[in-house]
Amino acid sequence: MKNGPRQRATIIDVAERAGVSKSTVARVLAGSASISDEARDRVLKAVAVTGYERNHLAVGMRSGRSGLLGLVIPDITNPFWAEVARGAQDRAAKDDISLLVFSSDWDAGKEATHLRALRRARVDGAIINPVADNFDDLDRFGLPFVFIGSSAERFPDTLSVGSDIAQAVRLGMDILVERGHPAPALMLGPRSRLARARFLRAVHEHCVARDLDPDILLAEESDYTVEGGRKAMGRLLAGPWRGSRAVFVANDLMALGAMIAVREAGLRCPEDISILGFDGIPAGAFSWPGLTTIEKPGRQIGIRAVECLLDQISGRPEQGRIFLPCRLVERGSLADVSVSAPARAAAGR
Amino acid sequence: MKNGPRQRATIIDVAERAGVSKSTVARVLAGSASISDEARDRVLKAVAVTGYERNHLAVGMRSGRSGLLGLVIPDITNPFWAEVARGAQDRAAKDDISLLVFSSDWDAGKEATHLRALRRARVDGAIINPVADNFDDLDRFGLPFVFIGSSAERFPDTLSVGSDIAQAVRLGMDILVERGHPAPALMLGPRSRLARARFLRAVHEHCVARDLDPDILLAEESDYTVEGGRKAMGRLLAGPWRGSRAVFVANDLMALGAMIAVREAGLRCPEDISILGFDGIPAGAFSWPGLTTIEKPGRQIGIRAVECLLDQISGRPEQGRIFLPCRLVERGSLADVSVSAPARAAAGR
DNA sequence: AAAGTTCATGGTAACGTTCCCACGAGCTTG
DNA sequence: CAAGCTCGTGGGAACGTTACCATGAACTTT
Repeated sequence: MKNGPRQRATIIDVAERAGVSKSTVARVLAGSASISDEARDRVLKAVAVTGYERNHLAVGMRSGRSGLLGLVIPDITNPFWAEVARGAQDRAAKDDISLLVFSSDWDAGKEATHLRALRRARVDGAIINPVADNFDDLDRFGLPFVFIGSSAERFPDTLSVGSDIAQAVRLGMDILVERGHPAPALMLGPRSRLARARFLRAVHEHCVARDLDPDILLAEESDYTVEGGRKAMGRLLAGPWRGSRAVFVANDLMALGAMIAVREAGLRCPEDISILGFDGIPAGAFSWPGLTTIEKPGRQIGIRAVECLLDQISGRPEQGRIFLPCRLVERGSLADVSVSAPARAAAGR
Repeated sequence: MKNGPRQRATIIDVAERAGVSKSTVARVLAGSASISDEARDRVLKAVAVTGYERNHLAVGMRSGRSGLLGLVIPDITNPFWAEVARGAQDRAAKDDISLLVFSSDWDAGKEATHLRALRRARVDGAIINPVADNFDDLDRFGLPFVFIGSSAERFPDTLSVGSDIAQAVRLGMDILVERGHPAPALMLGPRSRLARARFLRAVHEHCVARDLDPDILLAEESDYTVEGGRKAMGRLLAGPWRGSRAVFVANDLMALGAMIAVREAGLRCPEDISILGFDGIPAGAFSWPGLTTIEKPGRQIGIRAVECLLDQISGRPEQGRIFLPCRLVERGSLADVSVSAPARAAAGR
């Protein structure tokens, strides 16, 4: 396999070919003024024939800017994080910046390793979903960074970009009320997770605003997995449950599991039980019925994180913590049992 | 936000602090022999207090090796490609190599842009799912590379890693036969795709091996989307269809669509219609019934691609084209209507 | 004891780029 | 016409690292 000239052309090769000095080539390449038309032509031609491309390693060394950004997420294979990565990629590409992507697997050791790799690569900044609780090297980190995701909550003084869980919960509770489920059951995540506390707090706020006692809401908790959701739903179904039966589930995987449990119990979703998820994973579109859910703005988070980082790097004023709004995506798992439902259905079509 | 010392420590800072020359520091860091214990201690201590970390830009410049690899895939958001990326990441990390990841969106322009970025970053090699038909810069590319995915087929002379479609089809046809569906219908992709031809060829080979006329198999074609699969299944259902009704679908998204069509027709999967998918997307695990499918070895492809690239870079002997085996994942969409089914069911549990 | 060998170390060039300074040619200005 | 300006250009240093060569001390060999 021939791969063209073994050695890449340097600015000196270009200069020799064009019969000028490397300073002149550098000036042409930088687009600066004070270049004779003849010299510019010769240089451009020489660039074309040699196939010269700027060596970013050298540029980075000279300028102190590598043109690289680091992204450390739990798992690129997780669709939410993949969306974040995609947003970050696209935004970075606009500024001719490339992304170094790592998966930490929620493992503090791997995280540390990847962070070290980023520092060695002299990335200009890093976007991180922090896993280590302490992250004690935070000050000594020596790199501009932005935190993303709910675990960023633990570090209130750092720049961060995440989804607006409070707004998401409001959105969910409002649609539940509108569809005739004023007091849905809750399926929460494990107590250890910060996102759970946020979710719960937002539900409480909604309740007091609507003059409702939050403690009357049924609540189950599980571990954010399909299997966990299935079991939690089983428990809910086994207990007493009055009124319109709806569940607001704190993540889509559990919601999918809940749907399975409903089916296993010989019931139907949404006719017997309504389910509202939270996340927006693609699989929710293919379940039966399709999962109605609140979608986190993954891509937007990636985009804003890069912008925030770029601002920080170039010394522009930074906003502290950014919470991006979530979006309701209606599919088929939420029944409308409100009194106005028939009227609305008629008017709607 | 304080970020520690504004300027990162260099090898010279370490040398001064340790009271030795930078050559000595370099030797200690490289782990070479011929260092007095005292000097080594002093250097190591100085490294610790200064927080020195090797500048990979400088190393890359000096050594001609950046320690970076490029990965250009159609879309990191696509679960298959995310798996590939993950495999590549993990394998690269073992050799202390970082991955630059780009999404080309099946767009030749973006691909070219990303490839340019890779060359400028002086990555040591690139893993590419080629989109451009011509890729005429292939020789002039000036970078070790490995192609991945089925589109690599268009370039028979280059190193590539992909899934073994022939083996996958054999696997699928065999399980279909075993379950009592000797002549399944086929749902293929669009004619333009190379993967389609491969799929079809493998089916034909299976047929001649089993003394079956391939032309008696019903066949529909569609566009690899859920909606396309739904429509294609509708057409299949509308036409004449004798015997045990099973469909071997060339990708999971279409299979999921087919499942929807079955339900819409008032039929049940797998009792009335069996569906076998191909891809292994996560959403298949959450459909109802779960999608039985052939899973492509995404992660393995990523791993092998990196290994292949590393071999090429360090001049080790390379194997030309690598096809990795696929795996059957049994869920609930494939009914067993063979005569031995009751017996097997009894024996099995 | 002279010569050779090993060991620990320091000095320096080079990688490719950009930025600053200097220099000469052709101007304009008084 | 001398002094000052602008313009186009070239030279060189610096960024941080590693590989090579040189040097002197301590030790071994004949």
